[in-house]
Parts: sequence; C-alpha cells; structure tokens
Amino acid sequence: MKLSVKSDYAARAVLGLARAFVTGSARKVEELALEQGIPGNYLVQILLELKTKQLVRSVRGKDGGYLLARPPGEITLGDVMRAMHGEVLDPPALGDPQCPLELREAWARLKAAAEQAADSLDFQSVLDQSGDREKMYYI
Amino acid sequence: MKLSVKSDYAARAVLGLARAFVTGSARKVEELALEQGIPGNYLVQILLELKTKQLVRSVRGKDGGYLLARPPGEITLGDVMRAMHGEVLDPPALGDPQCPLELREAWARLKAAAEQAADSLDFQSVLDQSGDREKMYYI
DNA sequence: TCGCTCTTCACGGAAAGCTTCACGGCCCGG
DNA sequence: CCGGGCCGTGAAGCTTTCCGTGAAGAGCGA
Repeated sequence: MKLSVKSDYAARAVLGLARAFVTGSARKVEELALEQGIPGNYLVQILLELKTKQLVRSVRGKDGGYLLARPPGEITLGDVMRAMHGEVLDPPALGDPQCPLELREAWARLKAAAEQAADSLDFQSVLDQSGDREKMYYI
Repeated sequence: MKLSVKSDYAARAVLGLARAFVTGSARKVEELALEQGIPGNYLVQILLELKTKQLVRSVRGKDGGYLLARPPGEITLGDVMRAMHGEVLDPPALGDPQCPLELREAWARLKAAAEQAADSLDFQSVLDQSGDREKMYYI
C-alpha cells in the first residue's frame, strides 16, 4: 500500500521547523519548500492543514512564517499522518458490517500496531538520531 | 491513510476459501462474491492476481472454482496485501534522495512495524478466533 | 501608505481505484 | 463431438483522490 507523498512532505516540513524550534523564529514557506524539495504552493496547503490541527502556528507580515506549535518531542509521525489523512491506517473493512467479525478484528490489530509504531516516533528523536550519526564516525 | 477495498475484498475471499480448505473442494467465484458482498466481476480479477502470487489455485470446467494453494496457517494478511499492492506499507520517502536521512529511517521503522504486524496475522488464527468466540460464552 | 507575508478559494490535469462488459478458452457430461 | 458452465483476459467507463497552479484578499511592520 503506497502512502501519499503528502504525509511525506508534511513530515519534512515539520522536521525543517523542528530544526529551527530552539531559535524561536518563524521560517518562510518558500524557504522550507526549496530546502526540502517540495512544490511551494502545495506546501502552503499542507501547512494550512497542519495549522488547523494545531501542530504548527503562523506569524503574518514581515518576518512572518511558520513555527512549531509544540516542542518536537511532543509531535509524532502519527500526529502528522492523522493531520493529513484522518487516520494512520484505515482499513475499509472496519466500517463494513458485511465483513466477517474475525476478519475485522484482524484488521483492527494491524491498524493498532501501525498506530502504536507511528506514535512512538517523535521528531525530537529523529533530530537526535542525526546527531548520533556524527558520533558514529568517531568509533 | 485509507487502504483500498481491494485488499479487504481479497482478505474476505481468502477467508472464504480458508473455511472450505479442509473439504478440499473448489468454490465458485460467484458463490464467494455473493457470500462476502463483493462485485463478482471484480472478484475475478482479484482472484486472478492472488493466483499469480501463488496464494490460490483454480480448477476449470464444471465443479470448477478456486481453492487455497496452501494451508490457511501459511497465508498471512501481509501476503494478501503484498499480492494486491506490492508492499504492506510503502512510504514514498524511502525512494527519494531529497528526503533527510533521519526521516527516511523513521519511515523505514514504521514500514517494518506494519509489515511485522501483518505477517504475524495468519488466516488459521483468524479462523480459530471465531471458534474461540463461542467458547467464551461458556465462561 | 507600501511591501511583505500568510490566507483562502477555485480550478485543472493526471493518475489511480472501482466496477462492469464482452468475448475467448478450458473442462466435463451426454 | 457438442453444449453448458466456468475460468481467463483485456478493455472500457466512471468516480475519486492526488498533485500542483493561480490569483485575489487580509494582517502586520516600516
């Protein structure tokens, strides 16, 4: 099952904002777009959705832009995916009464596993991992 | 992320065939379709794909139909999903060099978790679960 | 007021997903 | 050897989602 690039783009944008989180300054949309290789006008829509889901906030006017609404450690990949697609993984069987109950339970377990995995990946640890990589070169 | 109904249909069909596995007899497409609430002509295509992936096999002519190629215990939800969509979960980021490495590793972990979960759900245990349900009423 | 930025909405092509149809091929019983 | 039942296959609609573009409107600072 291929996921859409939308959640990928969203995750990149959040990561870009996470890197700037300590500075407390807003980042411009176009700047983020170029840095992460995302079509600018598309990123605008994505950030707008992230904003309505309270993951980021925006500042208008000169020196405006976007910043994270919470520390990177409190934003997970699951949050981003839910902001884009409603659910991390949504098997259509769950809403279909014609599907045998045993099978629906199997789908539900798969969904729960994916959700649990996505929610345990927060952006602070993603940031930390890139730091760890540098250290590894010294081993 | 909504999954397609295709993998849902495929899973239902496999479950239907799994129930008949002990009898060793083939089940007709239209019969399966009605029982599981799947458009008949669509199910044909799905079964065809399942066949090329060696999950089911077919018998032609009168008293023909489809049967499982292996015991239900050796077919997992992951097998069915891979037969339909190539991968259980496929984040586009993994093939995109522009995506930061740390983020790609996060996606890879999510993918691995989903795959592991899907591969641990085989159809024999789905069948067994419906049996367990009856037993629970006696507790 | 001017310039910068976000905000909002509407549009469009492209692709994928879902479904149905039509026709051909194989197997069996008579 | 002939006919009916069933699988096999490709193609054609239709719908929805994805992806991206464009332009007009609103807030903020200088």
